[in-house]
Amino acid sequence: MKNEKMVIDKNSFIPPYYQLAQILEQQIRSGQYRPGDTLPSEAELSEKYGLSRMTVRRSLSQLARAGLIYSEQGKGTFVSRPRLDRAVFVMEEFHTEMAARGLVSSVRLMEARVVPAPQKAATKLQVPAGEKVLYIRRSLLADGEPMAYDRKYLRYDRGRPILENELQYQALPEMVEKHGEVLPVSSQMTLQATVLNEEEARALRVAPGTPAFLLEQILFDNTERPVGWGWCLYRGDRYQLSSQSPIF
Amino acid sequence: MKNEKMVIDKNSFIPPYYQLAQILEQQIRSGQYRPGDTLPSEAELSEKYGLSRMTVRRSLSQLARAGLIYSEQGKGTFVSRPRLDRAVFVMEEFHTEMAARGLVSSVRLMEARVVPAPQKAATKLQVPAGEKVLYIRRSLLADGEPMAYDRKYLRYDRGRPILENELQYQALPEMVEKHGEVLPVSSQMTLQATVLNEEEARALRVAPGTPAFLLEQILFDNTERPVGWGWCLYRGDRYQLSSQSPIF
DNA sequence: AAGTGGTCTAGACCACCCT
DNA sequence: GGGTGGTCTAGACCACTTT
Repeated sequence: MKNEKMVIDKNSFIPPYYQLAQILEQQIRSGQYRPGDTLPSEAELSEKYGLSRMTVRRSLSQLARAGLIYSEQGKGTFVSRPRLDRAVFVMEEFHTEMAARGLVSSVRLMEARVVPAPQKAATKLQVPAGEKVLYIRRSLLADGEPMAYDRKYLRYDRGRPILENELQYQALPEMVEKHGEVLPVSSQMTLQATVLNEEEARALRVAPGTPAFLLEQILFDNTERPVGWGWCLYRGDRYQLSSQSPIF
Repeated sequence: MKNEKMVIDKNSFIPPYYQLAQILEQQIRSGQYRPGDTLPSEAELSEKYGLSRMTVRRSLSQLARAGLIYSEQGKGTFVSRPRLDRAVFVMEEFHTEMAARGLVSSVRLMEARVVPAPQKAATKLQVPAGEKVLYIRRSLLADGEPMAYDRKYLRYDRGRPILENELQYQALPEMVEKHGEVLPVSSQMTLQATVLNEEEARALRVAPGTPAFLLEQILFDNTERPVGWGWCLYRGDRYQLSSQSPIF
C-alpha cells in the first residue's frame, strides 16, 4: 500500500479545495479511513497540504454535504457510517423526464371548464363550496402514447377567458399564474401506489387494475394560500424512480 | 411598505451569516425581489450590512444551496424561478419511519436458507448460477401488523453459521457484513408501483391486487462488487411518500 | 476599463470537549 | 489548558461579462 503524501497542484485548473476533497474522498473510499475514524484535524491538513485553514474547511464542508463525513465541535471530524437504509428519489417534471429518455412529449387537453368547486376541492383550495374554480383534465404523452393523466382544480378569481393553446402547451405553474393572476411559489406533494379504475385506465389506454403512481399536488402562492390542487397518475408499467446519490 | 434597512445584530447568538440569509430570504419571499431579479452585488451587501465579503458569500451560498438564488460569474446573483415541477422524496429506513409515526416496529423472520442462486440473483450478484447464496424472507411489522415484505439474496462467501436473532433484529447492512464479511458502502434502489400477487398478499395479510410500492435494492461493497440484491414491498394502503423541501 | 462572482490567505476570537 | 471545530475579517488575485 503506497502511503506517499498526495500533493496539491496549484497550477492545475482544478481548484485546491476540490483537489483536497478528491484526495480525502479517495482515501475514505479506499478504506484508508474507515467509518467512525477521526480525520486529521483542520490544522494538520492545513499544514500537510500547504493550504489555509479556510480552504481546508471548504474541502471538508463539501464532503460533509455529500454525507461522507461529519464534524463535531471540540471533538473532530469523522467518517460517516454508510446510510444504505435511506433513499432519495427525485421526480422531474414530465417533459424533462421524457426528454431524458429520448422521447418526444406532448400534452392533450381533454377538458377545461369552470365548475362549482366540489367539497374536497373547496376544502383543499380553501374556498367556499360551490365557488367557481377551473377544472382541467390533461393527458401527458410520450411519442404519442399516454403516460400520465393529470386532473387539477385551480382558483379562478377573475373572469378571464381560457385560451386553449395555453393549456395545451404550458406547464402547470404558468397556467396557474395566467388564470389566477398569482404566482405559485411553493408546492406540497405526496406519492402513493394505486391501481387504475376504469375511467383512469381508459384515459391511459391500459387495462383497469394496472398499477400506477398517484402524485397529489397542492400549489401555494407567497401568502401560503392554496391556488391549485389535483392529482397526476403515472403508468406503473412505464414509470419508475431511481435513487440519487447526495449531490457532491 | 417599510423600506428601512435591516441591520445585523453582532451580539446576537445567531451568527451574522445566518441573519443576513434570513433577511434576504424574507425579502425574496415577500416579493421585494422577484424571480429573475438581480440581488445587490456582494460588495454592496458587504458595505450595506457591515460584513466582510466572505461572510456575505456564506449567506448567499446558503440561499443558493436551498435553491432560492443562483450566481453567474461576471454577471451577478439572481433570484431563482420557483421549481414546482420537481419533487424530492426521501424514503427512510423502516424502523426510523415507523418510530416517526409513533409505532413500535419489529421484524419477523420467515425464512433464511442457503440456496443455489437462481439465474436472476446470480446475474445481479455477479456470481456463477447455482452458487450458494443466502436467501431471506422477512416481514416488517408496525404494532404487530405487517407493513412490508422483504426478500433478499446475499453473497455467502464463508461457511459461517446463521444466527437467527441476528436476522431478526439487525438492519440489512449489518446482516450483509456479518455473513459476507464485507461492508456494503453503497446501494442502488429503484421504486415502482405494483399490485400484490397471492403469495405477497398473504405475507402482508391483505387482499391480492392491493397496490404496493416495490423497492428493489442492490448493495455494493467498496470495490463496486454487488453483495446483496432483493426487493421490499410496502403496502400501498399504508405507505406514502411526501416531498421534502431542499435542506436549508 | 470597470464590475461581477470564484478562490485563497493569514491571521483572529470564540465555543466546546477532554484530561 | 490545549486541542478541536465554528465564525469572521481585510485584504488579494483571478476569470468572466459588460460597457
